[in-house]
Amino acid sequence: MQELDDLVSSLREDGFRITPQRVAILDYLLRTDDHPSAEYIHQVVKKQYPMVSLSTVYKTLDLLKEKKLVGEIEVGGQTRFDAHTDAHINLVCVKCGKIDDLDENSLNEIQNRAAKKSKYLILKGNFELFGYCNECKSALS
Amino acid sequence: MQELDDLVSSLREDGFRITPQRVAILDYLLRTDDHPSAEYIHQVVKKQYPMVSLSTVYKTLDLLKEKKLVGEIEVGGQTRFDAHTDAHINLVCVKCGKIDDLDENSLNEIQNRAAKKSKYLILKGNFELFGYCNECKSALS
DNA sequence: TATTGTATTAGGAATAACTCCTAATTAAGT
DNA sequence: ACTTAATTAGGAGTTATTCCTAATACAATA
Repeated sequence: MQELDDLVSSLREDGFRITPQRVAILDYLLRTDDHPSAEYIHQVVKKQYPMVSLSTVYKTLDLLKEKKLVGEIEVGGQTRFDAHTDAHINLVCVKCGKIDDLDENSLNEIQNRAAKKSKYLILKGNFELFGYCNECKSALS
Repeated sequence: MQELDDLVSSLREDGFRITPQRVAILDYLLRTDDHPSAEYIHQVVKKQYPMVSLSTVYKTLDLLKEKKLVGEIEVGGQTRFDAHTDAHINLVCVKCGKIDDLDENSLNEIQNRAAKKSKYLILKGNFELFGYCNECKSALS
């Protein structure tokens, strides 16, 4: 996993300490296509480091967000995270809670156009579509 | 305000009781360009009906969401509401918390394309851009 | 490799937004 | 006016997240 090493090095160069907790969280996020909540990440990382605390997960996620190594999306009163940081569409299944990513080239263009029109200084964009995923759609009464 | 009357009639026809609380909340949402939180709507409506409870505000918002008369967007752990129900971009100022709307024709097209590609049955889309609004941008150190 | 300063952590208490519960109220059909 | 079922007020409960503090451990330095 070259990418993990690179990111860890970059964190170290920025003066952050490299702790097993931080590495485990980042590693998990890099390896999964899922969009886990902090709570779920906590469950996963605890298998490897049983003593890790939920508050450390939250603090690490804050750090990774600030460094733009992970993105976040708020769904149903919960924040979900992923390491897919390019502009993309999040497809949220309102039944099973799954989130799929979908690339869409026109998003950057839209973002630039919006920045110009609105005079906002844009930091990031989130694009969500809510509905039923293919499986849940089939299971509809 | 023709629109309010129409919407109220349509609610009545659907068998819902028309209460002053419901009318006041819908009226406020129709009149404002703002994206108020439930708490803020509560403050506003309380000026007219001091006894109105926050839980009624939440329940009414649920009803209006279900009837697709208002949209919602989750921001900073809070849900914000508006009566602008066509697909549009929400520009969220990360400093002052203001939300501006921006129309963007290509969103429906993107939504359709995404539905086809992903096989999701799409119910609604949310498009958010986060950054500094023009005023807060100027005030940056 | 031992020492040391300080960033980081674990654990839990505190907070904030929202949901749930129930007795009292009230819209609206008769 | 009367009736009755939907709705409300108010508060208690829940959940996700943030905050706090003493203990720990990373990593710079000798």
